[in-house]
Formats: sequence, structure tokens, C-alpha cells
Amino acid sequence: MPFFGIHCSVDLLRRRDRTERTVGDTQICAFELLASLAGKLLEESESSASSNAFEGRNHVSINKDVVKQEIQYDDKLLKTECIEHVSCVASVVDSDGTTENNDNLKEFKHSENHAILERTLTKMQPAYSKQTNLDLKSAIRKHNVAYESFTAREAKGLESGALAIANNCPLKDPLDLSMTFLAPVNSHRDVKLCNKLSNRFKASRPPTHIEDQRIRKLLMSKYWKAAPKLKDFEHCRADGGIKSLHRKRKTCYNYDNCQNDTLYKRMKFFDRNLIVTSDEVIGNGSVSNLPEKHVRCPPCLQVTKHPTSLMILMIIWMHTLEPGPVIAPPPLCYEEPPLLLPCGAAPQNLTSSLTTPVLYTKIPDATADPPLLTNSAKAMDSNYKHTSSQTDMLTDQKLSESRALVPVPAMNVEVLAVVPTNHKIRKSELARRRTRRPFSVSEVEALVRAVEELGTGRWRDVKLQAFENVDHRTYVDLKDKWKTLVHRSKDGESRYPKNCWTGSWLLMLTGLSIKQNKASIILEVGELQTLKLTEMELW
DNA sequence: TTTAGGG
DNA sequence: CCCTAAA
Repeated sequence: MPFFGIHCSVDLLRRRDRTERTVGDTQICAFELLASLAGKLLEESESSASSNAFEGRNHVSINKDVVKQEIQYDDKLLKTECIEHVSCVASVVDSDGTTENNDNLKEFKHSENHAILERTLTKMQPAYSKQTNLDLKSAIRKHNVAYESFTAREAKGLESGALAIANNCPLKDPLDLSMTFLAPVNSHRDVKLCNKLSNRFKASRPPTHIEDQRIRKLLMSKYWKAAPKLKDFEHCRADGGIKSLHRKRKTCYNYDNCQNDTLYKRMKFFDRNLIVTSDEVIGNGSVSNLPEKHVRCPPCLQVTKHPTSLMILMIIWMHTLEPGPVIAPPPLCYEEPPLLLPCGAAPQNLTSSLTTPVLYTKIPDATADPPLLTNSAKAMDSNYKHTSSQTDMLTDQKLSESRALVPVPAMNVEVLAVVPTNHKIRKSELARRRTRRPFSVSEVEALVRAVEELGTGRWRDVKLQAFENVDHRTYVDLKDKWKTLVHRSKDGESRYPKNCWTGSWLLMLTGLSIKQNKASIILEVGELQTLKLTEMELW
């Protein structure tokens, strides 16, 4: 199942635009905007873009899955162009949302948009001339459709993105910008096979030749190519995706499916409710009776400056967890420690701790200062150590010297005092698998930031940068966590890519990032139905 | 040891 | 998380 890069998509869009208009106006609008975006990028990059992208439409079937276009802008141009691109992206998202009977939820007062725009530009004043701001403003207004229909979140994403650009510095999290638009949109027409587009993390990395190679390699690797496997694809088509998805999930979660199936369902449930274009909403035929909580960000999101979509995912995942019954602590002394915790015990302990507001407020670094990655991880690490099971304490002698940032009940000290230094226990502890210690939000955040900065494949560096003093997180753990995060985002109801359908074709805007004066856009085109050679030749 | 990937 | 091949 071939996927086509930006060149192809531009071609497709333009040709379709000329030849047929069988889809709705809204979709046309979306495509036109997207085409203009892609075309603009294409035109500007044609002179310099590497030729390893598309060379001819006859070669589509053997080309790479994804072509990443990266265009170098000079400072000023970037400021204008990026805003334009953002507007474009937003418009695509919104237009599609409109077709999903979503007008009510999408309504965000023009005046508010305007206020945000003005505020953004005002904040940019110190850094740039009025003329620059005027350019920006006109650029944004050029895409008035998008501008007018921004949601609050989208507009704020634009604001933060524009500010970052204005300050001539890389976005704290470049993905924030794109994901701000992309994340909250889902579609009942989503197809699981599209979920392989997890390369958003790659999008923010410095675009070098080596990086391209790495990206390409990754895209060809198992992570990214899961969906296009013909077999899976056929399952998708035959069973509406259920079979394939189930099998994938089963594979991914075979280890701890006793919990994760439940977690997955909960996450899915929450997701369906949070995302306003979900099946459920549409199925009800009305959005007016949607409880407010369904469209409100979890309160925990308010404590971070730039929650990445991944963070959001994890937060949603944990707060959607029911606290569950309080598990009585085991006896302080026993001859043999339990070999296994009750299923879900440790995670529930942890997550119920995380949902306790007082714990959040007592972890300053984890909430107020995300850039202090190691400290964040440390804080959560300490937090974890004081809220985890006693079985865990038995195995972790370093607990006594833990860097506590939360008040430690005196009992814990006593507990430690009575921990028997029984070699037999130690041995059995070593023999069994480690206690499962779910990653906290801060840890995930630290991991994501580190990987964004260092890239995958450098887990030792990731460990040293973000988890140096977190002894129980090995670089293998981090690698594994990243793997699960990628899988989760892939299987997790496809919340990232915004897909547009037209006829039997599927256009996916999978990423937009701006970092270090370079803009990257990733588009993919893949077939929704069986690709016919004749269709392909028409291009 | 570190990376990568299956279990 | 575990295990291990491969680098």
C-alpha cells in the first residue's frame, strides 16, 4: 500500500481541483487550502529540494512512504510564511470539522480571535518592526476562513507559535503548534491503517541529511510500517478495522493486558468524549447536550505551560482512571514478600496518588518549570517512592536516601527500619521481575523532550539527560516506554493526523513543525480503497 | 555496553 | 518489563 509524499499530494490536489468537484464544498475548500500550502512549500523548495522525493508520478508505487519537505526560510520570511501555514492547517482541520456537524462546538467568537491575534502581534512588537507585524497580520487575514473559525485552543496555539517565531527561537515544543490544531480533531471516518503516522516526533528534529536517512529508516522500520502490511490492511477493510486493531493491541499489550485493556478502554472512552467530533457526539445527532466537561481540558493541563499532546494523552489516560479501592498495605513484616502484586495494584496506587491535588501542588518542578527535566523526573521519582507499594520499598534500599520533595509520613521511616535484610528475600526479589512502575506525567514529558532533542537511538543520552538520577529508569526502560507511547498513539484512535477524504483517496496531514528557522510539513497520501493502476496513471 | 526489537 | 542478538 503506497503512501505518497508531498509532491504527489500537490499533484493530486491540483488535478482534482481541475477535473472534478464531486466532494462537498467544504472539503474542496480544505483541499484548496492545503494544496495552496503544499504548493507554496513545493514551489519554494523546488530549486533546493532533494530529488529523492517524487520524480514522476509513474514511480509512485516504489517511492518512499513519506517525503518530508523542509524549507529553509530567512528570518523574516519565516515569520510570515509560518503563520500562513498554520492558518492553512487550521482551516483544513476546521473545514473538515464543519462537515462533521460540528459547527456549534467550533464556534469561537471572531472578536476573541481578533483579540488573540492583536495580543500576539502586540507581544511581538518589541522584537520586530511594525511592518513585520503588518505583514503577519495580513498574512493571517489572507486565510480569513481559517482565522475566523479558530477555536480558542487553536488560536492560542497560533499565538504561542507566533510568539515563538517572533522571538526567533525554536518553539518550546514545536509540536505544540501543529498538534494544537491536529490533536483535538477526530473523525468517525478514521481508519486505523492511518494510525502509523507517529512520526510527529521526528518532525521537530533538526533536518539534516543524516536525519532524513534516519527518518526514512525509521519509517521503514517496524514501528511505522505496521499499518501498510497488506494483510493488516485487508483485515481493516474486511472487518472495519476491528480485527486488525485488536490483533495489534493484543500484540502490544500482551504483557500487562490485565490492566491495559481496561486502561485502553478507559482512555478510548475519555477520548471519545473529549474529542468533539467523535462518533458518540455525531451519533447523538446533537452536540448541544454535550456536557461541558467533555470539551474542557483536564484541570491538570493548566499547570503546565506547554503540555504536549503526548503529555495530554498520558494525563487523560491517568485521570480517567478510577481511583479504585484503596489497597490495604501489606503487613510490615513477613517472611516472604508476595511474589506479585495484585493485578493493577501498583498502578492504581500511583495513579490515585497522581490524582490527589495536594501531591501535584507539592511538586513545584513538575508543574511550574517543565524545562527542568531531570528535576521533574526526580520529583516524580521521589513522589513515587513514597506512594508506591511496600513491596517496592523492600527492593529499593535507596529509598532511605530519597530526595523527598513531598512530606514523608514518619511511618515510612519506621517501615524501613523493620525491613529485614534477609538475603533470601533479596534473592527472590532479584529473581522476579521488577515491580511495574508506570511512568508519571512528568517522566513522560521529560522523555518526550529528551527524545525530541536527542532523537531516538540515543537512549543512553536520553537517560543521562533526563533521567540521570532516576535509578530505576534504565535506558532500556526509556526505550521501551517510547515504544509503547508510539504504539499507543498509533492505536489510540488516531488523534493526531487529520485526515481528509476525497473519493477513494485519503490525504493525511501528519505534521507541521517549526524549529530553528526551518519549517517542516509532512503530508501523506494513501488510498482508502484499493488502488487501481488506472487511477494512478491519471495523475 | 548499548541498541534494537520480539516476547 | 524481560530477554537477547548484534554491533
